[in-house]
Amino acid sequence: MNNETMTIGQVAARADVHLETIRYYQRLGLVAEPLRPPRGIRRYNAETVDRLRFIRRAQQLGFALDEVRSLLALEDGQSCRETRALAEKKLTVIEARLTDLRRMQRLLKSLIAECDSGKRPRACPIIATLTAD
Amino acid sequence: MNNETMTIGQVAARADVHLETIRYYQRLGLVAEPLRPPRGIRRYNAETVDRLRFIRRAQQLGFALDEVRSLLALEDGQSCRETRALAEKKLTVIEARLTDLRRMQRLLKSLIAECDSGKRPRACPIIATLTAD
DNA sequence: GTACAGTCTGTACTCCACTACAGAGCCAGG
DNA sequence: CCTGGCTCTGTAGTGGAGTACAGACTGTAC
Repeated sequence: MNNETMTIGQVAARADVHLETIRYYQRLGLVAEPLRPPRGIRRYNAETVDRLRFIRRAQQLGFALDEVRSLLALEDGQSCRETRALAEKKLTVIEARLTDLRRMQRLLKSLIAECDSGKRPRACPIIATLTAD
Repeated sequence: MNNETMTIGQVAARADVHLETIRYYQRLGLVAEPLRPPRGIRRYNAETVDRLRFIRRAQQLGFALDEVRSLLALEDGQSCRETRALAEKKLTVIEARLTDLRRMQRLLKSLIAECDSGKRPRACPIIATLTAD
């Protein structure tokens, strides 16, 4: 099941993405489209599956397909300098997100504790805290 | 500029959201629509601005408007029991997201370090690592 | 050697989160 | 009191990310 042996349907099943989504990504240039043998069907290899899984994961982390494209360029790219810069930019975004999420986490925890102690005053201060620039 | 004194345009400017977006959120019930005085225009208070800022932040963290709605319900909620349950659910979601983001962070950091060490073998191990279930 | 499941190409539709008007009404400044 | 910039209501359009489907072709299993 390795060297250019899978059909698109098999790839879809293995990567657990919709078949049409693969074609969509091909149109966007996120996934390569193997050559179609004259009057035949295209065959795919395991790397395609990996790539699809990567895309899904990156998306779950909040990256748009456009950003995923540049993340994939890290793998495909030649220039280490560019790659590094890109990675650093993404890292900054991720760290900001982490900070926000941690604050949210703290807040929810204290809200729950407050509930448990039975002395919840009125409303949780969630908005006030999160809106503080 | 406080007690029900701002017009929708002023709110939009202060919260730095598009005016039409506010109306959109009103339609979705994320933001309350103050009563319109007979043949007059609606007036808003500072809480609306906070609420809008909160929504934006939550969105940046990857919450869909639907989820934001339930986060806001924490603020609005009456029943401590319900609020607690909701808070706990959100906490779980947030912690899962934190885990994912931390992994991405680790990954990008090591990628950057690898770049810096100048001994980047060929391609960065990002795909390999991220696809490993 | 044919039936039928899967592929190919292309177009169209869906859902979400806005964003843009049109055409009316309101209202503060001059 | 009138003008110009808001606001209001309603409807339509945009962009991102898919998803569906029609109609033709392929290919393997019987």
